[in-house]
Amino acid sequence: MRLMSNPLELTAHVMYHIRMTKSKELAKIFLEFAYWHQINNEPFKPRAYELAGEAIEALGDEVDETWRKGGIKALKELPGIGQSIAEKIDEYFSTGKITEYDRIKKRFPVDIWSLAQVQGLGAKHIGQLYQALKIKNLKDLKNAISRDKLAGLPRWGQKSQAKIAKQIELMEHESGRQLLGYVLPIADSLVERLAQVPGVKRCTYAGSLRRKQETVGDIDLLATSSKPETIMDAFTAMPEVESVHEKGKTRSSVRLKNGLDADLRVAPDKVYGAALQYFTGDKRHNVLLRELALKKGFSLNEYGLFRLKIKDKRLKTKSGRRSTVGTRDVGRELITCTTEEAIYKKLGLNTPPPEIRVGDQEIAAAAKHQLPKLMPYGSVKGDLQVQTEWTDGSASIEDMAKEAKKLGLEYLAVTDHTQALAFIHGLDEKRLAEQGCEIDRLNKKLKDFRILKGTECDILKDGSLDLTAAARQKLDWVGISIHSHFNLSRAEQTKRLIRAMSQPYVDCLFHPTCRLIGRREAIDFDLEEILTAAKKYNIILEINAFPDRSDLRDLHVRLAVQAGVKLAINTDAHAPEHLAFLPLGEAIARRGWAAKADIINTKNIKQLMTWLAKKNKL
DNA sequence: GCCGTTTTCGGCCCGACTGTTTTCAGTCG
Repeated sequence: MRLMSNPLELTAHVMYHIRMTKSKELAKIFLEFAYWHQINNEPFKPRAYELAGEAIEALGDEVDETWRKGGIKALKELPGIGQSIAEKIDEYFSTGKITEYDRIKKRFPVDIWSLAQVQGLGAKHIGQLYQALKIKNLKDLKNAISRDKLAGLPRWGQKSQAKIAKQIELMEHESGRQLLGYVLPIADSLVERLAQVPGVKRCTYAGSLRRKQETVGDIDLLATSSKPETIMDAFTAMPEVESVHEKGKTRSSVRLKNGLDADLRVAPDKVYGAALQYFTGDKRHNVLLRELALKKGFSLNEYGLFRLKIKDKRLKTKSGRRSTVGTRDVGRELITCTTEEAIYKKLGLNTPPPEIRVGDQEIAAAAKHQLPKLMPYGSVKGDLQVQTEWTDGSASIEDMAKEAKKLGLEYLAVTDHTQALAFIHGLDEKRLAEQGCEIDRLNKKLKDFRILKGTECDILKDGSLDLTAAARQKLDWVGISIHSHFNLSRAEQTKRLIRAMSQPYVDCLFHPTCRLIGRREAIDFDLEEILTAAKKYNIILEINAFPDRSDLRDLHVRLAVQAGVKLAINTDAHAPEHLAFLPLGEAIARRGWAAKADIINTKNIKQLMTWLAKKNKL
């Protein structure tokens, strides 16, 4: 293992593994069904199974619960799930298998899932490779490549074989998603330089970066230019580029030296809005939007919104595929393409902020003009979790405060660890009191800035706390968090947390799920019960902005907001430069549909202290 | 196989790039 000083780098190259739950397994099965039907040239079924698979993956444990409560009938209420798929889910949960899946596996004993992970290898090729060469899995595939077997197949040549070989190699070394906080600065730097290329009018990042997902799979860049070839040449020649996957006039794709792919799309400046909407995605959002457009007599693509004058019946080829030949500009009238807002408006929608474009409920909300008023970036006024050199931070209280002030913050809570974390010299009550004196001294010295006396008090195994109530009472801000016994059962962990939250003089539960992206699973607890307890005991839940924590995550935030639980956005900074992570936390809050009023540290210091005083009197 | 602000039947998102062809199939986003 490489040793690195920057914790960002430590996790940036690690795959983000998601726990394989029952519903994940089910989603995988349906995606295999989709491939199977595609291999058999079945129209429409692949799409249906794909949608069902995606829906199940998005719903997670909810599928299991829905089935438990209402069986097949309830399952059919879920999006993308009808009679046939509901029956298969029912069979899977009842018996642990799906007869039709087993039957297919007998006829076509191919590990479709793992082969489909190879970029460039789709359903048709997987079917062809089994028919011609009996390739069942990655091992067979590598074997066939090493014996030069692929190159001779119909429509395969040396280049296609080499491409697949390279993809397998890349896949085995490393790939996967990287942390938003790590990728954003790289994307910013690419954008900055591309914007300088002659002919370029506008340049920005789109895709999952613009949607501010916690991890991103690639960097999607969009530029408008009068000289597409020039910017493509500049892009593919950038020093970060390791190899070029493809290069065209409107789209080029490269692999960067850090292992990430970057795509650049170039469009004429006048269609910037349409292109930005299109390339921001996500895929589900765009598909739903285009379907909606079609229903209203429009067609939507990256060049704009068009009114269909005549029914756009497309030519069918032998295989049933739609041909794009001769359809452009035929029977279509351009309506608008200059701004995203104009496109949404023509479709009867308000414009959803990129962060919530996930193809969930935002389109329905936009249609009803009920989009949430998301917390604006920059509205957090103080950071309520920061470690210093008193424990495992690297800087003095003063340096942290100065940096916070420089970033425009009004206050900062010093929250060093408590004694249970002996290996980093967690503070006992005596040292905590000494630290309080130091903070008093600094507060006298600093103008227009307030340092709060706080703690990150350890939650012990039984849910008791690592500081006495008397010690907690003396502090301005008490955060509690778990740093041990991550593997307790759901029931035990829930009980432990609720006991901790029910103690007097507790303000905030820090990094509630304790997950570390790519390194540690979230602890198991009943979120509903925790939200109920937070409401009951008036406990704030933290959105930890540290890139590999991102904890709570967007879905949790959304549930907390719905439950009326207050949130705080903190960086968990261990060094001055970590304070800059704050916008990453704001992004999570926005993805969770949080408004300014949901976030406690959007209050100024006076409002915050008043609020806390009132809370702790209750 | 799913779905309904045209529909319980007849629709189902769209275009670029590559490699292999010589007009297109496959894949991807």
